[in-house]
Amino acid sequence: MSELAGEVPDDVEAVRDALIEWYEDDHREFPWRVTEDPYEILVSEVMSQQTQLGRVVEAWNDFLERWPTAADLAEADRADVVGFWTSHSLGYNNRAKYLHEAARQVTEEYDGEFPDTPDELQELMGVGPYTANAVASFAFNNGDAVVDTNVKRVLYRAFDVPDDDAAFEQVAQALMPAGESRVWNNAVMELGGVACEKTPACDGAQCPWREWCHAYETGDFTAPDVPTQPSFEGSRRQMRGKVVSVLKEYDKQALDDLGPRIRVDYAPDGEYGREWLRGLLSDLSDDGLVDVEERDSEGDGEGEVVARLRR
DNA sequence: CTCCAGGGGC
DNA sequence: GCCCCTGGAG
Repeated sequence: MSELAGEVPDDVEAVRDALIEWYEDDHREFPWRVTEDPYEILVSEVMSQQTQLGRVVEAWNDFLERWPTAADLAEADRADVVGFWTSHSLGYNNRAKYLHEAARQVTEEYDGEFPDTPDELQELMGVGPYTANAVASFAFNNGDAVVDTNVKRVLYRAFDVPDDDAAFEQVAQALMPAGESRVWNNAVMELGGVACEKTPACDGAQCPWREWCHAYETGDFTAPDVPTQPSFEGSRRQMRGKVVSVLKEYDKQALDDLGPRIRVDYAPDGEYGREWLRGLLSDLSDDGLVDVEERDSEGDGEGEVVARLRR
Protein backbone atom coordinates (compact mmCIF):
# COMPACT_ATOMS: atom_id res chain seq x y z
CA MET A 1 0.00 0.00 0.00
CA SER A 2 1.31 3.43 -0.91
CA GLU A 3 0.62 7.02 0.03
CA LEU A 4 -2.59 6.68 -1.90
CA ALA A 5 -4.28 5.69 1.31
CA GLY A 6 -3.67 9.24 2.36
CA GLU A 7 -6.47 10.25 0.03
CA VAL A 8 -8.98 8.88 2.48
CA PRO A 9 -9.95 11.32 5.23
CA ASP A 10 -8.82 10.33 8.70
CA ASP A 11 -12.35 10.36 10.04
CA VAL A 12 -13.49 7.64 7.66
CA GLU A 13 -16.16 6.55 10.08
CA ALA A 14 -17.84 9.92 9.99
CA VAL A 15 -17.63 10.01 6.22
CA ARG A 16 -19.24 6.58 5.97
CA ASP A 17 -21.95 7.29 8.48
CA ALA A 18 -22.85 10.57 6.84
CA LEU A 19 -23.33 8.93 3.45
CA ILE A 20 -25.29 5.94 4.68
CA GLU A 21 -27.52 8.09 6.80
CA TRP A 22 -28.14 10.40 3.86
CA TYR A 23 -29.01 7.46 1.64
CA GLU A 24 -31.28 5.75 4.11
CA ASP A 25 -33.06 8.97 4.88
CA ASP A 26 -34.19 9.44 1.30
CA HIS A 27 -33.39 7.96 -2.10
CA ARG A 28 -34.91 7.10 -5.43
CA GLU A 29 -37.01 3.95 -5.35
CA PHE A 30 -36.06 1.55 -8.09
CA PRO A 31 -37.80 -1.80 -8.03
CA TRP A 32 -34.53 -3.71 -8.20
CA ARG A 33 -33.44 -2.01 -5.01
CA VAL A 34 -36.10 -3.81 -3.05
CA THR A 35 -35.32 -7.34 -4.20
CA GLU A 36 -32.47 -9.59 -3.27
CA ASP A 37 -33.11 -12.11 -6.01
CA PRO A 38 -29.86 -12.45 -7.95
CA TYR A 39 -31.68 -13.20 -11.19
CA GLU A 40 -33.79 -10.07 -10.92
CA ILE A 41 -30.71 -8.05 -10.00
CA LEU A 42 -28.76 -9.45 -12.92
CA VAL A 43 -31.53 -8.55 -15.34
CA SER A 44 -31.55 -4.99 -14.04
CA GLU A 45 -27.78 -4.70 -14.29
CA VAL A 46 -27.61 -5.99 -17.82
CA MET A 47 -30.41 -3.70 -18.88
CA SER A 48 -28.74 -0.74 -17.20
CA GLN A 49 -25.45 -1.23 -18.99
CA GLN A 50 -26.26 1.45 -21.51
CA THR A 51 -29.86 2.42 -21.08
CA GLN A 52 -31.28 5.23 -18.97
CA LEU A 53 -32.71 3.98 -15.70
CA GLY A 54 -36.10 5.51 -16.40
CA ARG A 55 -36.61 3.32 -19.44
CA VAL A 56 -35.28 0.26 -17.69
CA VAL A 57 -38.05 0.16 -15.08
CA GLU A 58 -40.78 -0.76 -17.52
CA ALA A 59 -38.64 -3.21 -19.44
CA TRP A 60 -37.51 -4.86 -16.22
CA ASN A 61 -41.08 -5.35 -15.03
CA ASP A 62 -42.20 -6.75 -18.36
CA PHE A 63 -39.20 -9.02 -18.65
CA LEU A 64 -39.72 -10.56 -15.23
CA GLU A 65 -43.40 -10.97 -15.84
CA ARG A 66 -42.59 -12.96 -18.94
CA TRP A 67 -39.63 -14.92 -17.54
CA PRO A 68 -39.91 -14.81 -13.74
CA THR A 69 -36.95 -17.05 -13.00
CA ALA A 70 -33.63 -18.03 -14.50
CA ALA A 71 -35.11 -21.43 -15.25
CA ASP A 72 -37.94 -19.83 -17.21
CA LEU A 73 -35.53 -17.75 -19.20
CA ALA A 74 -33.27 -20.71 -19.86
CA GLU A 75 -36.17 -22.56 -21.45
CA ALA A 76 -37.15 -19.64 -23.66
CA ASP A 77 -36.28 -19.46 -27.32
CA ARG A 78 -33.34 -17.24 -27.98
CA ALA A 79 -35.33 -15.47 -30.67
CA ASP A 80 -38.05 -14.51 -28.22
CA VAL A 81 -35.58 -13.00 -25.80
CA VAL A 82 -33.87 -11.05 -28.54
CA GLY A 83 -37.27 -10.01 -29.83
CA PHE A 84 -38.20 -8.71 -26.42
CA TRP A 85 -35.00 -6.72 -26.31
CA THR A 86 -35.67 -5.09 -29.61
CA SER A 87 -39.31 -4.33 -28.90
CA HIS A 88 -38.36 -2.63 -25.66
CA SER A 89 -35.60 -0.57 -27.28
CA LEU A 90 -32.96 -1.98 -24.98
CA GLY A 91 -30.18 -1.56 -27.48
CA TYR A 92 -27.54 -4.09 -28.39
CA ASN A 93 -29.34 -7.38 -28.46
CA ASN A 94 -26.10 -9.19 -27.82
CA ARG A 95 -26.93 -8.55 -24.20
CA ALA A 96 -30.19 -10.45 -24.59
CA LYS A 97 -28.19 -13.34 -25.96
CA TYR A 98 -25.78 -13.17 -23.03
CA LEU A 99 -28.57 -13.02 -20.50
CA HIS A 100 -30.24 -16.04 -22.03
CA GLU A 101 -26.96 -17.91 -22.01
CA ALA A 102 -26.25 -16.89 -18.41
CA ALA A 103 -29.66 -18.22 -17.37
CA ARG A 104 -28.84 -21.48 -19.09
CA GLN A 105 -25.53 -21.66 -17.27
CA VAL A 106 -27.15 -21.10 -13.90
CA THR A 107 -29.78 -23.75 -14.42
CA GLU A 108 -27.53 -26.34 -16.01
CA GLU A 109 -24.12 -25.73 -14.54
CA TYR A 110 -24.99 -24.30 -11.15
CA ASP A 111 -28.03 -26.42 -10.46
CA GLY A 112 -30.28 -23.38 -10.50
CA GLU A 113 -28.41 -21.69 -7.67
CA PHE A 114 -26.67 -18.42 -8.48
CA PRO A 115 -23.07 -18.29 -7.31
CA ASP A 116 -22.61 -15.60 -4.69
CA THR A 117 -19.07 -14.34 -5.12
CA PRO A 118 -17.80 -11.85 -7.67
CA ASP A 119 -15.26 -14.32 -9.04
CA GLU A 120 -17.79 -17.06 -9.63
CA LEU A 121 -20.37 -14.68 -11.02
CA GLN A 122 -17.90 -13.59 -13.66
CA GLU A 123 -18.08 -17.05 -15.14
CA LEU A 124 -21.54 -16.19 -16.38
CA MET A 125 -21.80 -15.01 -19.96
CA GLY A 126 -21.96 -11.26 -20.26
CA VAL A 127 -20.99 -10.80 -16.65
CA GLY A 128 -17.71 -8.96 -16.29
CA PRO A 129 -16.02 -7.51 -13.22
CA TYR A 130 -18.48 -4.69 -12.82
CA THR A 131 -21.70 -6.65 -13.12
CA ALA A 132 -20.35 -9.53 -11.03
CA ASN A 133 -19.58 -7.15 -8.21
CA ALA A 134 -22.92 -5.43 -8.49
CA VAL A 135 -24.84 -8.70 -8.28
CA ALA A 136 -22.68 -9.95 -5.42
CA SER A 137 -23.35 -6.70 -3.58
CA PHE A 138 -27.03 -6.20 -4.18
CA ALA A 139 -28.16 -9.82 -4.08
CA PHE A 140 -25.78 -11.23 -1.49
CA ASN A 141 -24.25 -8.22 0.26
CA ASN A 142 -21.03 -9.94 -0.64
CA GLY A 143 -19.22 -7.58 -2.99
CA ASP A 144 -16.43 -5.08 -3.04
CA ALA A 145 -16.73 -1.36 -3.60
CA VAL A 146 -18.19 -0.58 -7.00
CA VAL A 147 -16.06 1.67 -9.16
CA ASP A 148 -17.82 3.03 -12.23
CA THR A 149 -17.58 6.41 -13.89
CA ASN A 150 -20.02 7.92 -11.39
CA VAL A 151 -18.02 6.71 -8.44
CA LYS A 152 -14.79 7.92 -10.02
CA ARG A 153 -16.28 11.36 -10.46
CA VAL A 154 -17.35 11.48 -6.82
CA LEU A 155 -13.97 10.34 -5.51
CA TYR A 156 -12.08 12.62 -7.82
CA ARG A 157 -14.04 15.62 -6.65
CA ALA A 158 -14.53 14.81 -3.00
CA PHE A 159 -11.14 13.42 -2.07
CA ASP A 160 -8.98 14.70 -4.90
CA VAL A 161 -8.12 11.17 -5.98
CA PRO A 162 -5.89 11.24 -9.06
CA ASP A 163 -7.43 10.11 -12.35
CA ASP A 164 -5.94 6.66 -12.13
CA ASP A 165 -7.81 3.36 -12.02
CA ALA A 166 -5.66 1.82 -9.32
CA ALA A 167 -6.05 4.89 -7.15
CA PHE A 168 -9.82 4.91 -7.54
CA GLU A 169 -9.95 1.24 -6.74
CA GLN A 170 -7.87 1.64 -3.62
CA VAL A 171 -9.70 4.63 -2.22
CA ALA A 172 -13.11 3.19 -3.01
CA GLN A 173 -12.14 0.01 -1.20
CA ALA A 174 -10.74 1.82 1.82
CA LEU A 175 -13.89 3.86 2.11
CA MET A 176 -16.38 1.00 2.06
CA PRO A 177 -17.27 -0.42 5.45
CA ALA A 178 -16.43 -4.13 5.39
CA GLY A 179 -19.40 -6.38 4.78
CA GLU A 180 -21.70 -3.51 3.85
CA SER A 181 -21.45 -3.63 0.09
CA ARG A 182 -25.21 -3.62 -0.42
CA VAL A 183 -26.07 -0.38 1.29
CA TRP A 184 -22.73 1.19 0.57
CA ASN A 185 -22.70 0.70 -3.18
CA ASN A 186 -26.30 1.79 -3.41
CA ALA A 187 -25.47 4.92 -1.44
CA VAL A 188 -22.34 5.87 -3.38
CA MET A 189 -24.09 5.39 -6.69
CA GLU A 190 -27.04 7.40 -5.47
CA LEU A 191 -24.66 10.17 -4.53
CA GLY A 192 -23.17 10.18 -8.01
CA GLY A 193 -26.63 10.04 -9.50
CA VAL A 194 -28.43 12.82 -7.67
CA ALA A 195 -25.88 15.06 -5.95
CA CYS A 196 -22.60 14.70 -7.78
CA GLU A 197 -23.61 14.50 -11.40
CA LYS A 198 -21.58 16.16 -14.10
CA THR A 199 -23.29 19.33 -12.97
CA PRO A 200 -23.09 19.17 -9.19
CA ALA A 201 -26.06 19.82 -6.91
CA CYS A 202 -24.27 19.90 -3.56
CA ASP A 203 -26.65 22.04 -1.58
CA GLY A 204 -29.78 21.18 -3.52
CA ALA A 205 -29.27 17.48 -2.86
CA GLN A 206 -27.96 18.09 0.64
CA CYS A 207 -24.76 16.27 -0.17
CA PRO A 208 -23.56 14.56 3.01
CA TRP A 209 -19.89 14.98 2.09
CA ARG A 210 -19.76 18.75 1.77
CA GLU A 211 -17.67 19.22 4.87
CA TRP A 212 -14.97 16.92 3.50
CA CYS A 213 -15.31 17.68 -0.17
CA HIS A 214 -12.29 19.10 -1.92
CA ALA A 215 -14.33 20.38 -4.85
CA TYR A 216 -16.90 21.96 -2.59
CA GLU A 217 -14.12 23.79 -0.83
CA THR A 218 -12.28 25.00 -3.92
CA GLY A 219 -15.17 25.44 -6.32
CA ASP A 220 -13.36 23.32 -8.89
CA PHE A 221 -15.86 20.69 -10.00
CA THR A 222 -14.06 19.41 -13.04
CA ALA A 223 -13.91 15.63 -13.21
CA PRO A 224 -12.45 12.89 -15.40
CA ASP A 225 -15.65 12.29 -17.35
CA VAL A 226 -16.67 15.92 -17.62
CA PRO A 227 -15.93 17.26 -21.08
CA THR A 228 -13.43 20.12 -21.14
CA GLN A 229 -15.35 21.75 -23.91
CA PRO A 230 -19.14 21.67 -23.76
CA SER A 231 -20.16 19.40 -26.62
CA PHE A 232 -22.48 22.02 -28.02
CA GLU A 233 -21.50 25.57 -28.62
CA GLY A 234 -20.48 27.30 -25.40
CA SER A 235 -21.38 30.66 -26.75
CA ARG A 236 -21.46 33.68 -24.55
CA ARG A 237 -25.10 34.14 -25.38
CA GLN A 238 -25.94 30.67 -24.12
CA MET A 239 -23.86 31.19 -21.03
CA ARG A 240 -25.69 34.42 -20.25
CA GLY A 241 -28.99 32.65 -20.53
CA LYS A 242 -27.76 29.95 -18.22
CA VAL A 243 -26.65 32.43 -15.60
CA VAL A 244 -30.08 33.98 -15.56
CA SER A 245 -31.88 30.66 -15.30
CA VAL A 246 -29.61 29.44 -12.52
CA LEU A 247 -30.04 32.63 -10.56
CA LYS A 248 -33.76 32.38 -11.05
CA GLU A 249 -33.66 29.05 -9.31
CA TYR A 250 -31.12 29.78 -6.60
CA ASP A 251 -31.78 33.39 -5.75
CA LYS A 252 -28.33 34.35 -4.56
CA GLN A 253 -25.07 32.67 -5.47
CA ALA A 254 -21.40 33.12 -4.69
CA LEU A 255 -19.07 32.95 -7.67
CA ASP A 256 -17.76 29.46 -7.01
CA ASP A 257 -21.24 28.08 -6.41
CA LEU A 258 -22.59 29.64 -9.53
CA GLY A 259 -19.66 28.73 -11.76
CA PRO A 260 -20.07 24.95 -11.86
CA ARG A 261 -23.75 25.35 -12.60
CA ILE A 262 -22.92 27.42 -15.65
CA ARG A 263 -20.10 25.32 -17.03
CA VAL A 264 -19.24 21.88 -15.76
CA ASP A 265 -15.59 22.63 -16.47
CA TYR A 266 -15.62 25.77 -14.34
CA ALA A 267 -12.44 25.98 -12.27
CA PRO A 268 -11.85 29.10 -10.18
CA ASP A 269 -8.39 29.79 -11.54
CA GLY A 270 -8.83 28.16 -14.92
CA GLU A 271 -9.66 29.54 -18.32
CA TYR A 272 -13.31 29.44 -17.39
CA GLY A 273 -13.00 30.61 -13.82
CA ARG A 274 -13.78 33.55 -11.59
CA GLU A 275 -12.34 36.05 -14.00
CA TRP A 276 -14.41 34.74 -16.88
CA LEU A 277 -17.52 34.59 -14.74
CA ARG A 278 -17.08 38.10 -13.39
CA GLY A 279 -16.85 39.37 -16.94
CA LEU A 280 -20.04 37.59 -17.81
CA LEU A 281 -21.77 38.97 -14.73
CA SER A 282 -20.64 42.50 -15.33
CA ASP A 283 -22.11 42.36 -18.82
CA LEU A 284 -25.38 41.14 -17.36
CA SER A 285 -25.16 43.83 -14.73
CA ASP A 286 -24.65 46.50 -17.37
CA ASP A 287 -27.74 45.22 -19.09
CA GLY A 288 -29.65 45.56 -15.86
CA LEU A 289 -30.37 41.86 -15.52
CA VAL A 290 -28.23 40.94 -12.56
CA ASP A 291 -27.00 42.56 -9.38
CA VAL A 292 -23.43 41.88 -8.41
CA GLU A 293 -22.54 42.47 -4.83
CA GLU A 294 -19.00 42.65 -3.46
CA ARG A 295 -18.61 42.00 0.19
CA ASP A 296 -15.98 41.17 2.72
CA SER A 297 -17.98 39.39 5.35
CA GLU A 298 -14.99 37.78 6.99
CA GLY A 299 -13.17 41.08 7.05
CA ASP A 300 -10.11 39.28 5.78
CA GLY A 301 -9.78 41.17 2.57
CA GLU A 302 -11.00 38.11 0.71
CA GLY A 303 -13.85 39.92 -0.96
CA GLU A 304 -16.62 37.53 -1.86
CA VAL A 305 -18.71 38.19 -4.91
CA VAL A 306 -22.37 37.36 -4.84
CA ALA A 307 -24.75 37.58 -7.75
CA ARG A 308 -28.50 37.71 -7.83
CA LEU A 309 -31.23 38.47 -10.28
CA ARG A 310 -32.31 42.07 -10.32
CA ARG A 311 -35.89 42.39 -9.17
C1' DC B 1 1.88 -21.51 -25.07
C1' DT B 2 -0.19 -18.22 -21.59
C1' DC B 3 -1.13 -13.67 -19.95
C1' DC B 4 -2.70 -9.22 -20.47
C1' DA B 5 -3.26 -4.35 -22.14
C1' DG B 6 -5.36 -1.87 -25.78
C1' DG B 7 -8.79 -0.89 -29.26
C1' DG B 8 -13.00 -1.76 -31.83
C1' DG B 9 -17.70 -3.40 -32.10
C1' DC B 10 -21.93 -4.26 -30.17
C1' DG C 1 -20.00 -2.44 -19.62
C1' DC C 2 -18.68 -6.81 -22.00
C1' DC C 3 -16.73 -9.63 -25.65
C1' DC C 4 -13.38 -10.58 -28.96
C1' DC C 5 -9.31 -9.99 -31.46
C1' DT C 6 -4.69 -8.45 -31.78
C1' DG C 7 -0.02 -7.98 -30.63
C1' DG C 8 3.79 -7.80 -27.41
C1' DA C 9 6.05 -10.00 -23.22
C1' DG C 10 7.60 -13.72 -20.68
